[in-house]
Amino acid sequence: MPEDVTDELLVLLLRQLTVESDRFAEMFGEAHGLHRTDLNALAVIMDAARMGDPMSPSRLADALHLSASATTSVLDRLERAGHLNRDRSATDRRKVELRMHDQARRIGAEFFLPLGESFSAAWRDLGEDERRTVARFLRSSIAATVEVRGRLAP
Amino acid sequence: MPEDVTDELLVLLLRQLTVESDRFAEMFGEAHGLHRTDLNALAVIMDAARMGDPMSPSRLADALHLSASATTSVLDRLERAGHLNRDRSATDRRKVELRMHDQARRIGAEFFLPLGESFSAAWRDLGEDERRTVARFLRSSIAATVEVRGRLAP
DNA sequence: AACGAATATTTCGACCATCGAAATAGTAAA
DNA sequence: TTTACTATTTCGATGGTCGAAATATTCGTT
Repeated sequence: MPEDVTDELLVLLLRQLTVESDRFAEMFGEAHGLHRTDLNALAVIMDAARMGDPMSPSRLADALHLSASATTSVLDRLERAGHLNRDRSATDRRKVELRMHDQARRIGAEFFLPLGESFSAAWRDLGEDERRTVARFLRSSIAATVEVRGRLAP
Repeated sequence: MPEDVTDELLVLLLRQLTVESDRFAEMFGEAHGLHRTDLNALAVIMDAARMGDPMSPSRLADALHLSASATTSVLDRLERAGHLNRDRSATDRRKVELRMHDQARRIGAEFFLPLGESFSAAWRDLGEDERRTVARFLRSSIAATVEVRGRLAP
């Protein structure tokens, strides 16, 4: 008799997944002397760098939902630890461009590569149709979360 | 031509989902004057109460990865806000049993019900086989996360 | 050019969540 | 009853975050 997958079960599994990935990030940060906020900041800065436009402190503050002053603290910590440097923009000297050091990139890789490999192994036996189903599930769940949040916001 | 769902896409979608649900929890907590930790504590206490065995501060500390003293602070906040009370156990008076007030239960419902309904609507058009596929995906992803964390731990 | 408004970032002072160590209260075992 | 152990709280310190003010730079208008 095949398993009956209720909505409640899916919600439970989603919650477990977020709890576990939260815990992973927590442990990783602890191992590298980085707070949750610092990890998030590194991720955002790294993503932006990959896109080719370097982050500025204020855009980072927006992305992290942090005040400007708290963002300065985050950047102080990361700079002091040697993970990035601040360059004033050549075109607009009010702005600061954030550049990651290779060391931080290595840390990011050390964070994501093992997780990515583990995921790939876990998903190895998913067929193409199944992957499309999962993608549809994830996208609709993201949209549902955004929608509920929008209702909360006034 | 059907979409090609790569591992990278799935990782990206997972990350977006955790970011969005994080943000939802953040906004909800803000609206109710509760920190992230308080929300997590309420969820743990509520889950335990549903199972029939009331939480104690030390088990809560374990569940939240918080020091004993920080847990005391959390409980002080929640008690001061009228969300729970502390009863010393009748059998072992060193222990404290945490009981939620209906008010907190209402807040929990206010948190989870709209999200649950939104999810149900989003998943309405998933067939039984597809739901089983999704459940398999989620379970294997959880296991993969736990596995990577385990490698980091020792 | 030059002045005032606007923008980007940092500094400052305060608040409070969290921590580790010590204190308090209770139980168990000898 | 004395000693060791467990559960929780209190205390002092650290540090992340905030809002407001300070600093530096650019833009728009005249």
